[in-house]
Amino acid sequence: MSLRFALLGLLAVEPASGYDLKRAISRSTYFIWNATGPQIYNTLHKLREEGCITSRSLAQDGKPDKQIHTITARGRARLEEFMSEPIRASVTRDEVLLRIFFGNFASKKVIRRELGSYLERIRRERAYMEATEARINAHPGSKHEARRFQLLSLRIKVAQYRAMEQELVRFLGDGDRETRLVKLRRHRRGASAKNTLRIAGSTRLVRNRSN
Amino acid sequence: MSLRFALLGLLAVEPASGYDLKRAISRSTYFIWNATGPQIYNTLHKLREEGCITSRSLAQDGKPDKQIHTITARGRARLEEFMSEPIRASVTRDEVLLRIFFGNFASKKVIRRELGSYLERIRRERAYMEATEARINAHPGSKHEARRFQLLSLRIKVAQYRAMEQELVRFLGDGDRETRLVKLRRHRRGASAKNTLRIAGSTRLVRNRSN
DNA sequence: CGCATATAGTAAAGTACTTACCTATGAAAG
DNA sequence: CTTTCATAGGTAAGTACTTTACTATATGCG
Repeated sequence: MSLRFALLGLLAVEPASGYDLKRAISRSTYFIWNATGPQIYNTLHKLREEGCITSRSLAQDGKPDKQIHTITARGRARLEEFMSEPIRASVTRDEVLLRIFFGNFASKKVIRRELGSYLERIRRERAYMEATEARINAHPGSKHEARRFQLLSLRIKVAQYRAMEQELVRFLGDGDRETRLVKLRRHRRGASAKNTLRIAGSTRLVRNRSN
Repeated sequence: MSLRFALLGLLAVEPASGYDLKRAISRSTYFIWNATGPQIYNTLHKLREEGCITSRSLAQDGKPDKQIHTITARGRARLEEFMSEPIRASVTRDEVLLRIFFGNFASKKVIRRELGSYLERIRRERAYMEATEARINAHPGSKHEARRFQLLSLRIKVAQYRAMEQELVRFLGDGDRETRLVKLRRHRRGASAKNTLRIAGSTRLVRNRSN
């Protein structure tokens, strides 16, 4: 549903082709909303049918023709309408957390390897995003409202990555060369009990919630 | 795709009906992977066709019959196979961040109101999750591997919420009674420049990335 | 008594997303 | 000098997921 609005938001800045939008997304909103080519083209077709954008063909030499899409007044209205709606409970669908949640179904070796390489990946990603943030901040003239919000979303994502990294490092017991943290060895009190996770049982991991 | 594995993961603990699974998900994995009724039933049908689960009817008195689904050896193999695959670049699809990214298309009042109420929501959610975590930790006998991983995913989500809260509080200028943080007022050097965000232009927010 | 809620689902329709493929150009690699 | 890669611009088909609505029975609430 929201890809519509990501596209409208980008088109509200300037007209673009489907391909331009694809690149724009992989450059600017990739950490928020990713979309593949077909999805973008499909959504553009729908937006056109709904009268939110208009399209005109532009012949190019050496390249295929492209369709330039321009946002209409109706499209702008839809965008503002979307932005004024209350924020829905975000659809939680996190494959990484799912893998962790069911981590006991993989061998210890495999899960350490997978979480380790995931940690490396988000560390690189975060470093890159932080460099971007620094670059934008060092760059004066960023007083545009648009940029302020873009920076905020970037900062939030960075903070979330950092939080995840900390938890992963703690879990993996700092088997890494970069952080050199003090290894926490907690004395485990070796108690035993019979309360395990029961799917529909009494020891709930979290509360019962309607819907 | 991963709902299959969430269901298999839950069924690997104990057999359950579709309804049980729905409740289990809204109790235990709701912060990771949510699913609606029809989706669960559909996926169960597919899993049965694939031979990953078997189902038998169980008559109950006072209630409708239910179908108890049990994971098969094949299902367990599929689950372990899934768990051994490399973690894919997680599909980023965050409506909240999208709303923030395009925040300039809403009025200041609206965005402050929406972010404020979102902040309240995740604060409550986090408090609840932390209470759950404390309850589980206070509860010895949690030496089960399964529970360790469940706790880890819970902790990661909590840490991510906390990170987001901090950024939101900072952005909203601490108009809240709970945290009483020192208001950071940064002296802005009032420079001007003409480099704005151009969608396909040279001042990229982030790098160009394949795919 | 009537209504809400919990139980245990099915049906149908639509939206969102993925995988695989196609055409064509131009530049670099061998 | 031709195969391969990267860029440009897209389509077709299929899978995954959501929404809405519907069918039943039983239990508790006021």
